[in-house]
Amino acid sequence: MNLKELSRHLNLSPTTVSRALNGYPEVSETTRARVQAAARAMNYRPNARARGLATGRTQAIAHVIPVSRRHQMVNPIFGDFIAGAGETYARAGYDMVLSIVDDVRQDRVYRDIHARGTVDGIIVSAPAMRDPRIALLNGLGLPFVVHGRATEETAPYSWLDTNNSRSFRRATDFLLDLGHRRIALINGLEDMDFAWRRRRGFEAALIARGLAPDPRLMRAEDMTEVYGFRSARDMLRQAEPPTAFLVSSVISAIGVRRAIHDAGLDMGRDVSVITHDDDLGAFKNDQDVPIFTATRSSVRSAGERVAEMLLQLIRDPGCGPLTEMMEAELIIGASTGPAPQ
Amino acid sequence: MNLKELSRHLNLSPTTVSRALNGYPEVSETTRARVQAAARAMNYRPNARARGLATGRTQAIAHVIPVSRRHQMVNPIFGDFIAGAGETYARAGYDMVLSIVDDVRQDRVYRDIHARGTVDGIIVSAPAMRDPRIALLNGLGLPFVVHGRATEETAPYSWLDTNNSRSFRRATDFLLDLGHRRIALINGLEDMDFAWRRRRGFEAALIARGLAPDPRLMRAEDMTEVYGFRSARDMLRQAEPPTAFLVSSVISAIGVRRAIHDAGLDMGRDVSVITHDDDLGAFKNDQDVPIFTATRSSVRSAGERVAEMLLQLIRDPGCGPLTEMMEAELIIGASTGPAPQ
DNA sequence: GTCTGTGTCCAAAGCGCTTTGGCTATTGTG
DNA sequence: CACAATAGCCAAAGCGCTTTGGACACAGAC
Repeated sequence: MNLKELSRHLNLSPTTVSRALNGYPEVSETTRARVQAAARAMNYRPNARARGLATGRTQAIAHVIPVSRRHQMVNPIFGDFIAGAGETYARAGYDMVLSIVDDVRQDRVYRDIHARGTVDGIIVSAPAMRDPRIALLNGLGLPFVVHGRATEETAPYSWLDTNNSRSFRRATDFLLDLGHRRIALINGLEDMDFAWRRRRGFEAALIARGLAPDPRLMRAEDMTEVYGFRSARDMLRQAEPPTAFLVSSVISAIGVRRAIHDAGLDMGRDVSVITHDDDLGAFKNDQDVPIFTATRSSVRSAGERVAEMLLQLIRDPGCGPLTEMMEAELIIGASTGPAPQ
Repeated sequence: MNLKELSRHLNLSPTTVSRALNGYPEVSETTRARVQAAARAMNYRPNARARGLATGRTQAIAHVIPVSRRHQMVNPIFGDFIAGAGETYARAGYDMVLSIVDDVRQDRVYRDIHARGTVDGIIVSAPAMRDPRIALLNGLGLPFVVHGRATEETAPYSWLDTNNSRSFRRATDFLLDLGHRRIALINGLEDMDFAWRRRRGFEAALIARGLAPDPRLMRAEDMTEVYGFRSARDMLRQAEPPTAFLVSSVISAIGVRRAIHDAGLDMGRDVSVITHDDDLGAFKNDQDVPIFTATRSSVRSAGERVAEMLLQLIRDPGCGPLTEMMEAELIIGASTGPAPQ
């Protein structure tokens, strides 16, 4: 069922039918009602490609999601992030097109997306500290919003980020207040901007108390469970083991907890753990007393917000770079306690 | 840069340029080379919408991924599944368009996708036992492949599935051989076909040894960590607690492990655990001695295969319903041992 | 009675591509 | 040498929609 058939069936011109359905005023309310009824009855839906060609808009958003070259892995937080964004798109009548891509060919993918004109805007995920994508997209003139920031990028761009340095500084302060002095950082890959900021917050808190960050207590890798496990296991075997861990993801924190148990220790008493908690649907940390003390910031609602920002940017391209900072909550759970003597 | 501009720049007609780029024989090899060089130099890429309109093909595949109404959660295995499929699409020059959708409006989404003509084919995820989507899609005549099966659907359709009943039967037999008699099943939602098959395999193994499945030892919910935790915690408090758990997902198995530890018990000695392992990138269970004894089947390669099947179906619509069964491996890890006396 | 407005509708162009159906040289064949 | 075949190119139609620029009828105003 296409427009021509529908209009023939109604004894109207395609023009009138199109205007009736798209809410233009040049059509009487009685015929509009007639057209709408027929469209519904015949299950008519305008062809997306044709409409896109005619209007220049595609009603679609691209998400380019990088896959770790080391682990061939898509970060599990993307599921929740995508869910939040996808829901927003669905409400607004937009499609979401996904490109899974290893970092190597990134810029080609962005150029392609632009040249082929498949979408009206792009969400950029997991920015690095110096991220060439931002300059590239600014140059292409395609609306985009970055989830996170790229510290070394000076040109203006739209972003939404959580205050990673502040939350990790607070978490570190919390551990310091409990008397911990040997605190380990199990971080994400530090070419990622968020991971770098977290380290900065961590180090700043230590330095403010006259403590020197100890490289033997800092790791930065893809945030898998085994990564958390191995890092904690190895550190707990050191001559001067840490009494607390600050972890960048619940998933790695689970590995840390396993290492603590395997070492015959008790999490929350012998060893404290604070993790960042993206509030993933599959890993809710929100029981009466949460398992983990955590800096919590829902990545799902980040997805929603970032999508809303992009849609706004598309509707009104002049509305300038939009920026938004989310603060993480510090949630006290069962995984922290005073430093053992 | 569009075709007209490019052809003007080359002093050729759009026709010739199009044919040159698309490999038609009616153009001399020298001009073809000239055209290709210019296209590359000017970074020309045919507009996807226009090409789609002209050819009737969109070079895009839809994935409709359901979100749990209970937990507002996207199953974390989708990340890996999507990664596998996405990689295959990328290689074949296809886009992937994602719809996140709660089960209620499912059929409307499929109808929309078809009517708006945004894609050449659809992947159906997480089929229920009686799943109306299959009849619907068969009716619409849009190529599709189901990841999983719908037991009660009799019409032919293309699917790829893992042998869930067999693998859970084997896992149960393995526990029975170790002397376990009170085995708990921590399953996924049993309106999902795969969960139902797993239960069948589990029960068949018990019955074959003259044991009756005990409803107090069987749960079926969204496979979160806390679900695994709570189920195991409650069961271990029962008068006759289970000595072994069979779990449908590594994520819930992590919760089960936590409950075992919290109860002061030792996993692998006091209580055994076998989990299904989708081989998720973030939860690799493949160390020297895997943490969990598991039925392993990579959901990432399932994504790859299912995408390949759909592309084949699109290339050659006559190639009939394609079906493929993957067998899960039974991996022996540290989480199982003989039943305590 | 003419003129201007206004409310309703429509014909046709155009979005950027592919594809059908020529057209013109050039080559091969008897 | 005439004719057919072929190689190489192009004009134009068409995919399904939106949108520009009227057309027409009827109303009210002078």
